[in-house]
Amino acid sequence: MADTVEKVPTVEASSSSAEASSISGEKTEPTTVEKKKWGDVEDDDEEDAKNAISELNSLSIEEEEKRESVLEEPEDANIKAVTSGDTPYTSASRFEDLNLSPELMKGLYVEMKFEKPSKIQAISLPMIMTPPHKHLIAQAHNGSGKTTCFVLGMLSRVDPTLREPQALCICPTRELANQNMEVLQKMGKFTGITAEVAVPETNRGVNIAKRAPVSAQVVIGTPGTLKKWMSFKKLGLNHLKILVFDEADHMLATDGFRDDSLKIMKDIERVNPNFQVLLFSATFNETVKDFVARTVKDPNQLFVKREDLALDSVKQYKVICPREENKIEVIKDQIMELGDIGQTIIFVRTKASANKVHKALAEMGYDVTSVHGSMTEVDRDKIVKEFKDCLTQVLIATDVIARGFDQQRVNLVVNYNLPTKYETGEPDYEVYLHRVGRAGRFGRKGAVFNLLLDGSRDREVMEKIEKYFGAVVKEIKSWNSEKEYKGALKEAGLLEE
DNA sequence: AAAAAAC
Repeated sequence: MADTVEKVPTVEASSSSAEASSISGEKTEPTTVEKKKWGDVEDDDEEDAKNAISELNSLSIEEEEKRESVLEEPEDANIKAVTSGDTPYTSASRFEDLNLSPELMKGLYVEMKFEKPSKIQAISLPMIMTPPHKHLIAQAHNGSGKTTCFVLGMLSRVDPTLREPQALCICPTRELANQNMEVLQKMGKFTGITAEVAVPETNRGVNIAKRAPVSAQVVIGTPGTLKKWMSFKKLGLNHLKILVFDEADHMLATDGFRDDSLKIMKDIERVNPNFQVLLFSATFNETVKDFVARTVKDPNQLFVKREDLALDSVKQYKVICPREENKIEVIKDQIMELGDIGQTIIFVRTKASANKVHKALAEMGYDVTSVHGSMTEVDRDKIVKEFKDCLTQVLIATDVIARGFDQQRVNLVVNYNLPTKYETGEPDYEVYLHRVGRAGRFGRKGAVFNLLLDGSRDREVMEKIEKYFGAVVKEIKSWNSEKEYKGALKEAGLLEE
């Protein structure tokens, strides 16, 4: 449990209201109640939240103007910031504002080809990098550049002359660990900083007990392997300064990786009480949010209102299919025959469905691939790489890649099954949002087709999702009308008029 | 049940 981590109940600690200040400049009322509810939609003052971003102390009028000229910014990036303690933070409108090493700057401009920080980057990076390096809970839209925040955060805090692990990043899947490592390698190309991935099977055949201790300065991995390395004393914790949880809500959810995550945090804290924790995700439901806020002491917090979370650039549709078999027909006749509208991910609920849909489409002669957790690591890596290299156009997947998977050419997401909670059959709102977020990376256009089965709970589930996010999900009235699908894709901006 | 991973 959170016993050692949680030395001081965070809610109280961070809200000793004399200290608590908001960089959004809004009224800092007695915060005990308010802070506990950060992001709690019902209680938010609409106007405050709307204006929060423009009131950020350094996001003044000139920043407003810039925002308009930058297409990749989600228009409604209403990120609300609450700082703890009295450290003033100035939002970084340029990477130059961050005192980065020349090597790191070169990585950003030359390798990453970035021009300026995105909204979440502008706000979070100063919080991450400024002493006393407070913990950070950061929520931001899918595809808005969270990875850059924590990768840059890790790189900027590593001492390149010290050959010891100094930064650790924990991810829910091997795919995400690999992806984050690629970003880190690219961004850190000129820094000489070393990094290693900790996922199963990478060191096959090597006896863990016999391998040398990790000397890499940044380690990115999945919980099991990290725990294993730690228990074999192969991952030194003495010099760890920063611990990052990617998809943090999932990493700290009871039905996620909570126990593993807490154990790792505890182990690090034992040898190094002053390490910094960064928690990043696009979603934090109320339950997780409460827990997370109690888990790290005195954090800075960034959050987005639920209604502002759906991506405006991605249009959502639903189709009622009379029979299960019709779903395959829809994919075949309406999607596979479209020609070049970019890449597509088809999400299914189970591994068995993934295999079934894959087989059905393959038998009709379509070139599709699929990925799920029962495949060998080698196959998983291969399928994902092919898709990322654009060698394949249509990928059928379980929720293994629902979160974080970043492939900018994905324009179309198909929910073959809606995401629901196993125990209750209730919608899994977070997973829905993450799936949708696989399209529309960095403000690109995209479309989602939700395939509902007539006579099932799907309609109800869909309605609840729409209501939860305040999202518009238009219905394709006749499931087999080519005209309607084309109309939808034109509306979404994926097809020419 | 998806997923990670380990004994």
